[in-house]
Amino acid sequence: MNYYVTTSIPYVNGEPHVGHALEFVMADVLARAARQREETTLFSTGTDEHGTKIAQKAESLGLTPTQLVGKMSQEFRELAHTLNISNDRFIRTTDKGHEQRAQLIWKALAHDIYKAKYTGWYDVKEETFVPEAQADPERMKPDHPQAYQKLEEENYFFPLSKYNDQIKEAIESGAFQIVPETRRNEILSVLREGLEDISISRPKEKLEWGIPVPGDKTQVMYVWFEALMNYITVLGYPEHQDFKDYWPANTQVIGKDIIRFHAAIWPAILFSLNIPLPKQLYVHGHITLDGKKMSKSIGNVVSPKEIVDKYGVDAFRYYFLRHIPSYNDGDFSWDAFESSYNNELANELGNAVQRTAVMITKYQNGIIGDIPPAKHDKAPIEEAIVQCRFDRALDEIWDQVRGLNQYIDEEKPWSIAKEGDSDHLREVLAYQASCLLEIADLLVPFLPDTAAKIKAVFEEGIVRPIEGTLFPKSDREE
RNA sequence: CGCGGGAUGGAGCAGCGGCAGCUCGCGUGGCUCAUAACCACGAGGUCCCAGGUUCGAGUCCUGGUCCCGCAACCA
Repeated sequence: MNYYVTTSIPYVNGEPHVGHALEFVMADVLARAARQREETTLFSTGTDEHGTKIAQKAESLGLTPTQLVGKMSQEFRELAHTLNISNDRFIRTTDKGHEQRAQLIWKALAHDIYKAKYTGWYDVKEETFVPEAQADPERMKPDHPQAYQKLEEENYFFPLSKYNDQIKEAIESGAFQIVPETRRNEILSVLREGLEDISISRPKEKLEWGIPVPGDKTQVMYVWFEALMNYITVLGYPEHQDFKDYWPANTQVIGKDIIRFHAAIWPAILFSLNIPLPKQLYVHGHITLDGKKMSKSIGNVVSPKEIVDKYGVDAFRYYFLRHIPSYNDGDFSWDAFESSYNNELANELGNAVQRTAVMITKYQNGIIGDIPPAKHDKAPIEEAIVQCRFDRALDEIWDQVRGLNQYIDEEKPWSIAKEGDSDHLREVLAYQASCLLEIADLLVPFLPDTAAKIKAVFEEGIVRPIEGTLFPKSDREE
């Protein structure tokens, strides 16, 4: 069985933030879980690097676009590394391979692409067309100081409307699964109203920083149209074996802001190419900081690296996977983060490992003996992962952690030790070790380092204490 | 205007027809193996409002009120 999972590719006009990190981590859980199930797994991410905004930003910084995207792309690569993301590929839309294959795809779509005039309000300062609905009516008046210009451009168009019903049917039948349900309803309602054809190119004179339209030197491809193709260009569409092995993707992970692109435009492209739709589209929510929308002007941005540097990568993964609701928006605050770190990671899990290891060392010279096999029901956790309910999965795992602490309290191994019932003591302690090994196994996709550390302590049948402790709490203040 | 989602103890959430539940926080007690950790118990809710269906409604229906999201480029 092959398993292919993707993240959306971040647009490199800004620094990586916790939202990008969330998506990376979620997709990573899916990839690691698939590998744990022993499926042949491919996990791809990357960066989206063309378009007006990039060109403008580069200019404002006195860089060439190539210099800018090289630098920014590297930052996202580093973010993935910082978060212990197990991606197999990292595609850049400025990769030669992507550019060439995007042109191949354009040609394969030629049977659907048509040329038409696009008329709209053009904002000279921003160098962009303003959609009718968002346009400021005041600025439509010719005597306004920043008046829009009524401009007409000839562009290529892609007939989304033609595929409207096919897409709707794929979603309704479940062939193309969208989770959570609320996002599925959202897109179905858009489809019920009907999609409009989209412009998929820009005149080169206005925008040089893009992939040239094959056979037309005057036009470059609209960024989004070309960026979506990364999911198959990275596999070497159309001829490479990877494409044959891994497409359709099992799960594509995206944020709620770009659902239309992935649940409307992307499926339409795939239908036009006559290749299957991904099986599942998982749409996560957005993160607020201290209840407020992330914003540079408010100055409340928190960099993922800052959190990881302070608390470690698994603490980061833990908070974002469990405390940002998988099917909803969520909030990050240092208070909530620290509270979950101290209570759940340090006190409940870390301490359970510690007390068990210490008891075995103290009472039995570190010898565990035969460890009975684990016996908890994993099915709810596996099901939660398939449904991308990472928060639920961790809730379930933490039920086991709590269960273990309760067990220890009921059995009171320290009393058994005093009574000198060594058989019973060995049994109880071995069971504790067994529970921890089982928990470690369940944690593999979520907290890979922690899982490995716990396994290292108990799996040899002899306690091998870790240096220091899991999730240390001391010296934490500021 | 339209479409979608939501309103449940101090905070964050689950429950979607059958005795109101979880985590955090708060209070009390227990334990001492452990990272001043762990365990138990308790206080705290007219489940947004008003009607209706039903033997029975946070849970279904109708009508309100208030929030939030989406409507071509912010994960």
